[in-house]
This record gives sequence, structure tokens and C-alpha cells, in this order.
Amino acid sequence: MKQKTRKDEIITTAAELFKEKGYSAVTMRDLATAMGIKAASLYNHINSKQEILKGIIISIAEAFTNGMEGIINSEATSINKLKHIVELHVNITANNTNGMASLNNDWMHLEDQLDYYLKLRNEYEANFLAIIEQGVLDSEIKNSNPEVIMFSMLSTLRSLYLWIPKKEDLNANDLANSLSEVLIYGIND
Amino acid sequence: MKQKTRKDEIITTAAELFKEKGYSAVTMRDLATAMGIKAASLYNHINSKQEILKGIIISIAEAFTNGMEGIINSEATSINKLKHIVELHVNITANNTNGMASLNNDWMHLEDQLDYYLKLRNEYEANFLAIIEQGVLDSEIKNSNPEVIMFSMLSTLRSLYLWIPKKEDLNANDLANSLSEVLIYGIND
DNA sequence: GTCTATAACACGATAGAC
DNA sequence: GTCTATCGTGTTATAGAC
Repeated sequence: MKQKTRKDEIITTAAELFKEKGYSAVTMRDLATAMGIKAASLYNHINSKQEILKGIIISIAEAFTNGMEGIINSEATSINKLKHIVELHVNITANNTNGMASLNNDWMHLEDQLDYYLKLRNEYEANFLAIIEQGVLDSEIKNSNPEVIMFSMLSTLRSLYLWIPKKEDLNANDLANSLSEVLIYGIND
Repeated sequence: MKQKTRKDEIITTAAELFKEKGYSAVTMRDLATAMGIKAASLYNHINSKQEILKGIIISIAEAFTNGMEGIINSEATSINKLKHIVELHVNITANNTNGMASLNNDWMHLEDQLDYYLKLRNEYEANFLAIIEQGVLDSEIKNSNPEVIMFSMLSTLRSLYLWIPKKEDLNANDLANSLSEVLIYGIND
């Protein structure tokens, strides 16, 4: 386990604040107060507010890209690939709930890394859609609109950051399983 | 049809901008430029930036409350009540995509109306959950975790504002129907 | 109803002492 | 590594002319 630098602490604390009010509404003074220091002192560890946002978002986006790569290259059925995607979201979100809030809500405030982030996101969605389309071809998945299916699943998975902190009693495996059930097999008896 | 006042125009334009960057990152100068006037002129029609946010969010929140009231007081089965909830979200969102973005992402920047908004939202979710729980009792809905079901449905429905503008070819009825299919009956063949 | 000018303050970031 | 002090700019909002 790599040791936590002061910069890491700043990023972690910032993610907490960004989750509550969003990147734009959190000031460097807010962040400094939360760290118990003065705003000017932050700049001994980071170069700009923007760098903090990048530190939060990009690493998570890359974790999704890596996870998706493992899934598309696996030999699983399409349905099982979707279950692995659910697990991927549950695991990443459970490990960094606050960071997921920034990824979802503050990505548009990225400056230098905006194009890179959008590239990763677009590729992720394209892979997700391809899995569903293959599942339809193989008659594993209903022949309804694949985009509606992806939209519905992805909306739920992207909202996990709001929900996981409220249900600390639920472990990641149980949550991934019940979510897969609901998302894939529906809710009617 | 009530005629559009200048204040309404400001609110509509603001919602557009808030959708792209969020309430905090949009300045009164941005808004004025988008309206083709100077920032100071805005204050002839509105009293504060905050009032604009309130004008966007509260009316939509009340529309959801009213819609839900009609649904819980109807004689429909639980599954059909859920389908009506899907229609409610599709209709409100289709009529005010930009406003839905603010409702979802900027509600925490409400000041005087924050408590009122939270009250409406909590009551809405309680009613939603009660419908699902009744459906489980009546064996219409699978006996899995009702909160997971609500979370999943609500996440998808709350994300509609991102998706509807990209699919202008799809009409509201068709979308509500395919969404209901996916959310209620699942995706596996 | 819109303008120019400006008040009053908050913002991100830097300089330099300790 | 943190501090005080401050720069330069951006912010919401008001005053008063047209």
C-alpha cells in the first residue's frame, strides 16, 4: 500500500467537498479550512484548483477503461459480461464514492484533460453498447432498443455514488448481485 | 396559453446555461450575454440569481408532486402505477429538459426553498417506495429489495434529461413504453 | 427596458517571512 | 510546510441617466 502524501489528502478532502456543492461552488478557502490550514498553504502541494479536479477524475476514468478492457476480452456470455460491468461499477464506486460524484457532475470543468476524458467515456459507452448488441444477436438479450438498455443500466450504475453511502450495511457483492437481478431480469413476479 | 414574460425568457435561457455548466459556474454576465443585454438589465426583471434557480426548480418539483398524487389515488395495479410514473417522468422531462438538469444537479444551491424542495422530494420517494411495497405484497412485483428497485428506476428516470435531447426522433409515448418494458420486465430473452 | 458606472466583496494564486 | 499580506480579477447587485 502506497503511503498517502499531503497532495493525496488534499484531493480526498476536495472530493468530499465537491460532492456536496460541486467543483465551482467550493473555494480554495473552503478546502483549506476543511484541511485545517490556510488557502495559500495548499499551493505548496498543488499548482491549481484545476489540478485537483484532474487528480480526482482522470484516475477513476482510467480505472473504468481498464476494467472494461478486461471484460470485453473475456470469454463470458453477453449477460455475464453485463454482470461484470455491474460489479466493476459497484467496486469502483464503493472505493471512491466522493470521486464518482465529481466524475459524474464536474467533468465539464476539466480544462486540459477534457478531450481525453471524453475520449475515454465515448470508448467505454461504445464497448458497453457492443456487448448488448452482441447479446441481442446471440438471443441472450431481448430484441428491444439496445441504446435504451444501455441508457437504463448506465444511469443506474452512474447514480450508485448517491446510494452506496446510505446503505453501508450492504456489502459490495450483495449489492452487485441484487442490482444485476433487477437490471437484467426485471422486477415483475 | 399564457404569454411569455421577459422573466420567463430569462428563466428559460438560464436553465439552458445551467444545464451546461451548473448554477455556480454561470455568471449573470453569461446569462445577460445569452439574452443579448447587459447584466444590470436583468435586475429589472428578477431580484437575484437565486430567484432564477428557484423559478426553475420549484415549479418542476411541484409538477412531480401533483403527478404522483394522481397516481397514488388511482385504482391501477402497482405495475400500472409504475408505468404511470415512467410516463410522468418522460412527459415532464420532455417538456423541460434543461430545467430537469437544474433540478437534478443544482437543488443544493437553493437557499430559502431548500427545505421545501427536500420535503417534496422525500414525500415523492416515500410514495414511490410505497407503491413498490404494495406490489410485492400483492405478488405483482418480485420479492427482492424494494429500495434497490426504486433506486434503479429512479436513477434511470432522473437521467432522462441527458438522453431525451439526443433522441429527438423518438416520441414521448414510444420512449415511455420501451423504458417501462426494460425497467419492469428486464432485458434477458 | 436598457444602459454606464461602480460599490462591496470573494475568487484563485503569488511573494516572501519564519 | 504553514503563515500573513496582497495582487489582479471576477462576482452579484445597485444607482441613476436615457
